[in-house]
Amino acid sequence: MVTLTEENYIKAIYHLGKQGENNVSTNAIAKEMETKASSVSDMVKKLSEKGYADYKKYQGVTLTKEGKLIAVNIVRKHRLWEVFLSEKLNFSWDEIHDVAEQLEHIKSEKLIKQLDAFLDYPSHDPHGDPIPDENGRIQSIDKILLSQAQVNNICICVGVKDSSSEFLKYLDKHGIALGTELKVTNKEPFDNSITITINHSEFIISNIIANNLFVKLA
Amino acid sequence: MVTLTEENYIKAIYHLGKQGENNVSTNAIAKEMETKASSVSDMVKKLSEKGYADYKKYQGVTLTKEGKLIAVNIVRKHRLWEVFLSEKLNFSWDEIHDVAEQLEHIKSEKLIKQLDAFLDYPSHDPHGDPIPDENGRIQSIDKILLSQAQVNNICICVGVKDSSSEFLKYLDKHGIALGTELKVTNKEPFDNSITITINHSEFIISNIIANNLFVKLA
DNA sequence: AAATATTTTTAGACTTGTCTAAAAATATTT
DNA sequence: AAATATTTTTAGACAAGTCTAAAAATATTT
Ligand SMILES: [Mn+2]
Ligand SMILES: [Mn+2]
Ligand SMILES: [Mn+2]
Ligand SMILES: [Mn+2]
Repeated sequence: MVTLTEENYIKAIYHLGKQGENNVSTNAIAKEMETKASSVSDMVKKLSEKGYADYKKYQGVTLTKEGKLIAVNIVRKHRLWEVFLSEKLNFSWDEIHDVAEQLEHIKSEKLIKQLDAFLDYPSHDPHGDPIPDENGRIQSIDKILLSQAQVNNICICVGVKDSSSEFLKYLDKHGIALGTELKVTNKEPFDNSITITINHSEFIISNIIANNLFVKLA
Repeated sequence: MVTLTEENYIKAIYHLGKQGENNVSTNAIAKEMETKASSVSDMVKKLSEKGYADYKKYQGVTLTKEGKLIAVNIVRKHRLWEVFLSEKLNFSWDEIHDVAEQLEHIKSEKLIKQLDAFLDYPSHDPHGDPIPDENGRIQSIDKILLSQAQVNNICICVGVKDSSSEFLKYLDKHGIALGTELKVTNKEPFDNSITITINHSEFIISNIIANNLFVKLA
């Protein structure tokens, strides 16, 4: 049995280690989970004893196959719930994450199976992130950061890297949503800001923004 | 802040005390929650200190106004989720309770408000129990136990008293659901069993069954 | 290579909620 | 009204998860 707390640690390790590829440090987990390094040390030892993680003292931690499966399952639940909140309950994309953080821990195979069907088997969540299937397989589309697009490229917005409420509200304010088409009309070498055109209106976004917006070339 | 455990105790006190009217004993709570009386003593003291319950040693416990509000809110959430599971996710009425036990603890005002709207403001859950409104008001319909109906009464099934999976499956097996019309064709004084007719087919149900099925006279 | 700084672990304490065993209060029989 | 049975509370222990302070290991500077 995996406790709610363990699930959250496993999820953090998964995300910080880029889908569980890389080693994750104690401090990184502590920062992500807003807890103390000492607490992380204890928990990481426990996850290791339970077979969810590989851990050697002072050497950081990775997830085992079993741990990754748990992580992917939580991610699947989290993103399905985000779709539900967005599409069925009219939540805006900056409101869904916090509620999904709670809903992702509900335990019921059937619930998720039926929810998936009810939502018509969505492939991506409202932030453009892929939803793992029942077997944990993740279908990733090829996307680039807007900061990597070239002048005159026409792009379609397909996801966000930062999905904080602040960033999402910024995008809303400027009329940028998933599916929005935009053209790169200038790149300023000095500060790496980018001029984009949406619906014939042109404006400048900073490199920080461009670095957090995923697009695909049209 | 009310913990998940506290919520469950408050809910138990609410139900055992008939919507918080009566005093509830330590042992009754322990039995309901499948825990030990000593644990209940501790918790009840804590609920009392926090202002959710009135409690005097050895005298049992009742909910305060604040406690009742918390209880009613959990019941509201529980029943709305049951409607969701039943109507949108095709759960049968014997499967919904356990999942709703988890979902009732999700904290988000907006979630419940939107869920309520999405379900088109249902007044009763799939077991026939009333759903409290946003202000905690409960609209109860006048229903009687089938055991109290008279011979030749034509009744419509409007709820269950026992909503255990076993009982609900029994009802399914005999074609009894909410809204089912049935006629009482005989009452046997010896064992208080009742003969009923549904769709021109007649069969006998024990007093135990009749005592757990709510009906209204057609 | 030493000295210093940073990261990580350990030791011990605290909180929440649980349990067992024993004591105290209340209820029921005789 | 005593004796007995039942219910309830208390005392002390335990598990999970957290924290602070100090020690140990690793990394970075000089
Ligand atoms: Mn999210
Ligand atoms: Mn998301
Ligand atoms: Mn229920
Ligand atoms: Mn119900």
